[in-house]
Amino acid sequence: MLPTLSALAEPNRLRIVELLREGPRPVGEIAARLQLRQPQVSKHLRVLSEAGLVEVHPSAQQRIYQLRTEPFQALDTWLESYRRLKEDSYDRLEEQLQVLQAQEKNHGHPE
Amino acid sequence: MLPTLSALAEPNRLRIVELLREGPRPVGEIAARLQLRQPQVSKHLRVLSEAGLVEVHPSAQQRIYQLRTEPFQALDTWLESYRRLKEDSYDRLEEQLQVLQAQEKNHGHPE
DNA sequence: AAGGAATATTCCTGTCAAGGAATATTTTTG
DNA sequence: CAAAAATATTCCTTGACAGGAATATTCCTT
Repeated sequence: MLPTLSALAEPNRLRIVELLREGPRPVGEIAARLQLRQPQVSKHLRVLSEAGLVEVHPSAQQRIYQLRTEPFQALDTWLESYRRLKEDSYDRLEEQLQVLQAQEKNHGHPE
Repeated sequence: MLPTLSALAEPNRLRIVELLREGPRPVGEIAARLQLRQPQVSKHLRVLSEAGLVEVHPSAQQRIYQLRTEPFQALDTWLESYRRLKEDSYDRLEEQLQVLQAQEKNHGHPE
């Protein structure tokens, strides 16, 4: 999960990903659309590629970059664990407070 | 989206979030469980708090940190746009190649 | 083979953020 | 009120990383 999050946690990289949501694009077009210099776009695409977020399809001299789906599915799966939070978060807070009170009286008295 | 991603894109912060998934926890316990020094934990919690990922509930001298649900829901919503990718990504690649071929012959001949 | 188009790589520099250590702050308890 | 517990803040140093500029690489065309 960390590699995915790290790759996305950079402003221009996130912009690139959101642009690629529209469909595959060659480097030059990404640079033009986002007002970025070509070398920086290549560098960002390298990072995204190493994180598995995009894949390349060479076509003549251009390289067409495309989003991969797996990392996003993985993110989605990861989020599962957090969907439950909504319901019982306040219950847990009180429950936790009880536990803490209990432990307080148990200092140095294991079991 | 960026603030959330940035906050999560740090190893120890991600660990803290995953720990808090179990329920609200005071700073000291987080530090103990994750083998981190208390000041660093406080700093990370500050970042998480400013990103809206956690909220604090003071209880005596301790401060109990709890995950907030909204950022995760927002992430979920954001992911929506990427769920569609699966289906037609290869269609789009070919479609895109056509477009590119077309544009190539149109250099300097708008519409 | 030469030139050009599209992209990648390298080197350099500046910035930012995380960790360490020490200290400040807040709240409880005796 | 003093001391202790729990947490927050400050200052410092160091490493990573993004952008700029220049250059290398790859592939097509003629």
